[in-house]
Amino acid sequence: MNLQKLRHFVALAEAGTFTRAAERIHLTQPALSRSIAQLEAELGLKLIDRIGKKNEITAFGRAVLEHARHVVFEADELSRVVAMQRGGAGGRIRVGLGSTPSAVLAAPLLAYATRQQRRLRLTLARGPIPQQVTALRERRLDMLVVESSSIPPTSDLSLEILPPLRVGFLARRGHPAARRKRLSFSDVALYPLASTIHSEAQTRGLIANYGPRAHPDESLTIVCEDIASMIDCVVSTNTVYFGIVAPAREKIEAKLLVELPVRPEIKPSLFAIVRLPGRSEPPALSAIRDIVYKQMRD
Amino acid sequence: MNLQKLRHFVALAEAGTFTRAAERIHLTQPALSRSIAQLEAELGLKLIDRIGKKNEITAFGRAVLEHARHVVFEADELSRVVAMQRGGAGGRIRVGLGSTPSAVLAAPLLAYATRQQRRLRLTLARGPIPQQVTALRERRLDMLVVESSSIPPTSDLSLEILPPLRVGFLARRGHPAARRKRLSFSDVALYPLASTIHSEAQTRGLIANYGPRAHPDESLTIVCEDIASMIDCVVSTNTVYFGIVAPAREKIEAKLLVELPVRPEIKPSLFAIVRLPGRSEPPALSAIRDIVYKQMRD
DNA sequence: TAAAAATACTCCATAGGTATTTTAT
DNA sequence: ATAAAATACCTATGGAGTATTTTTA
Repeated sequence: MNLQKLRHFVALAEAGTFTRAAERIHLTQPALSRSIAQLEAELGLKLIDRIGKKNEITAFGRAVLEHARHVVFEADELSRVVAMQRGGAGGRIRVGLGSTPSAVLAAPLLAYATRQQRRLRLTLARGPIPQQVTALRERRLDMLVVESSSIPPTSDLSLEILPPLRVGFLARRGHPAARRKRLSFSDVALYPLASTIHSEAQTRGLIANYGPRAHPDESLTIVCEDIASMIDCVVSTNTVYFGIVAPAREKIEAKLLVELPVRPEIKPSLFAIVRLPGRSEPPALSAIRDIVYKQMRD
Repeated sequence: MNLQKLRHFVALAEAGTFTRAAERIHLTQPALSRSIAQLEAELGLKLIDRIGKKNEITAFGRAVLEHARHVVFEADELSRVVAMQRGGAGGRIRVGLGSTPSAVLAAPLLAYATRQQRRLRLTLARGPIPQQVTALRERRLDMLVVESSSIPPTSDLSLEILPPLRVGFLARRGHPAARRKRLSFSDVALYPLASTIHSEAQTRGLIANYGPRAHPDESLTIVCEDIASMIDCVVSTNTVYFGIVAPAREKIEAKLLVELPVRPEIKPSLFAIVRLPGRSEPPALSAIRDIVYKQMRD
């Protein structure tokens, strides 16, 4: 008994005659005849009564048919899922996000998953990077998008470094601080400062650049996960945004926001897609990667 | 993709290593290796990541595994049902019963079906024989048990004639009519007469034997479907039972009932299992037949 | 170095095709 | 006489075995 023979039997039951069924499933009549005969031999009972030219399914045949349909259905389901996953749609993927990536990616990723109409099941995880790395190692996550500096370089993790993202200060067009050609941190610190939560590495970089007064706990007036909202706020108030400029790309192009020439400049941030090495990619990852690259560029 | 390969993959996922899985499913390791490699090639994606000595199922593999289990389960279900039906247990059978067969068989058949614990689904049909024959022809019934004379002999029906059943008059031990060595119909007609509904053929036979006074509409005091109850009644009263003696076999052997020597004797009744010719037997029919033969004998 | 998986090769059973015969209308 | 199914015969392929090599812990 195999899938083929069950399919043959289902086709025969639906077509009524061997000849027509054989046509439909692109088989010759003798081949189908033998296939059914073999199935009957294997199962030990007649499936079809050959009454002259008419075929009539037996009581036993009906019972077998019912179950054969189930088997064939499940096999077709499998094929469907395989096709979908091979096409990149569908599947299940669990993504861990660092603070900034979460601010940039969460909304577009969720929007994408929603557009996939339940075929794709997406889990987004937030939290301390070490915990996320542990989750990745324990296969509770499939991939992370985090600052590459937060991953210990000695580790057994594969990093796919994303293009560097510029970091800067943004203010509304016509902001008082925007008049000057060169600013220091103290100059912008006169205004409310908005940013996402910072990692320790980021905090250290900030202090190295601008001194202890730049420590986020001291300097930030607004700390928000949702960069889009924060940028909206910056557009309509004197608040200055500090962070990667990528999420504000559109508003800068629309001249609603300008970058403040604060010196010294902050080095660009490097983010990475982190995965366990050697593991083959979940099919859904290619679509996820597209979104990551599209969102995380200047 | 076929059932074998899906089974192989399920086994591999459960065993963890190729070598162990191969052992469990009685296959050599190279055979399993190739089988999985072929499955991966057919599906177009890796199912297992070979990380050194460790194997790790991929995200895609997990999706496939879930569905593969469904397919295998349904295939096993099919095998289970086939085995059951081949063993005669289980299945569905629809039986039409004539009046007397119904009186004799309904209870034992239902009891048998009940003992089979929902594996066997039994439908019993009653009603006019021509309607039952129509139902049989239209495949709404699988078999009938009826008086053979009620089936037109010219028909395209196959009759399996059952052993003839003696027809007679029964009374309780010590019944006043039981003292005489020979009785006429008028002698027993002095007492309440109990019988099942009679077919036209039976009625004609009755009148031919004993005259117009024997017409059931006139002569019968008790007409009842339930022969067992009727016989109970005959044991404890002066009522005389008229009909096939088979259902009273035990009570006759226990000397609770005696047969009255009414002359002329009624010819034995012939019953038959009626089926459409050329159709193979529903597996459950063998058990049904056993019960029919066991109940319908003197 | 040992254990696990992959590869090379050989063999046979199975499934499919074509040509033909049998059977029932 | 015709149409449907079964049978005979041939071929190609898939799947299994044994022997061996490759890989990694």
